[in-house]
Amino acid sequence: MLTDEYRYKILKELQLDPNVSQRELAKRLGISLGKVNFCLKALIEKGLIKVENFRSNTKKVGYLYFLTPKGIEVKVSLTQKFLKRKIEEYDALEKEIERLRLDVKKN
Amino acid sequence: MLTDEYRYKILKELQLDPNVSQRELAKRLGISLGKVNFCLKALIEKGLIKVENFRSNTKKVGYLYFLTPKGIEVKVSLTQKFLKRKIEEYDALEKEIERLRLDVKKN
DNA sequence: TAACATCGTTCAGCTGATGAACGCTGCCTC
DNA sequence: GAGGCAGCGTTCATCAGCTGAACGATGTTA
Repeated sequence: MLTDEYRYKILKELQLDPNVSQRELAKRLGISLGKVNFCLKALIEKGLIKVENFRSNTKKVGYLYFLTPKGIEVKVSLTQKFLKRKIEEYDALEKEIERLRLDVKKN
Repeated sequence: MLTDEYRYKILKELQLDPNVSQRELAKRLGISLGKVNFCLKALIEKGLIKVENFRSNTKKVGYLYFLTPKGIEVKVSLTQKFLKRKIEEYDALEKEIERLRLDVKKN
């Protein structure tokens, strides 16, 4: 359930904005609240994320999900992995579009 | 169930090789036999694919799934759509990796 | 004829995603 | 205070859709 894809996306989003609710995160990633909750727990258990209860000026209560050093490290490697994968897909598509243009010519 | 992604992939595969069993197609696309069957039926019903019973030299029976003109047309538009999407993903990843390198520098 | 291979088709079973509902906490307004 | 409200994480009954074993049909082989 916690795939590399969402491991990456969640780490990326939290790095950008540690102060984000699970609901908001779900909306941004286009997945359900339940899934976000599950994935966050898994990331926490693996030590990639740390949660802190946080209240500014003794006002509103809030949660902070920030990446641990290990989390940052994993995110770097995931990003490189993703970049490589996307470049491969892109190259494949270049060839595909070339082939397609031939087909279009034929028709 | 029949998403653009598999509409595209199936049309692509059949254009390359119309003489392919549903089992083989499932293996190539990494999906189940049942899903291939469902998707093929949908593509046939929409007039993108035509099936022909085919026997060479009165020997082995076989099926041919070939694209109709409409199928070819749809496949062209799907490929362009996909290329555009992948290029966007690629651009986004370029920016992402740039940002990542900054982060790495910081650590 | 019988055994076998391979085809498309079916559907009971399973996996995993969903989001309404819940308890909790802090902030108002009276 | 008390009561209402807003927003948080958490839970889990429900559901969508994917899976592949099993089946009938057909052609091939021994």
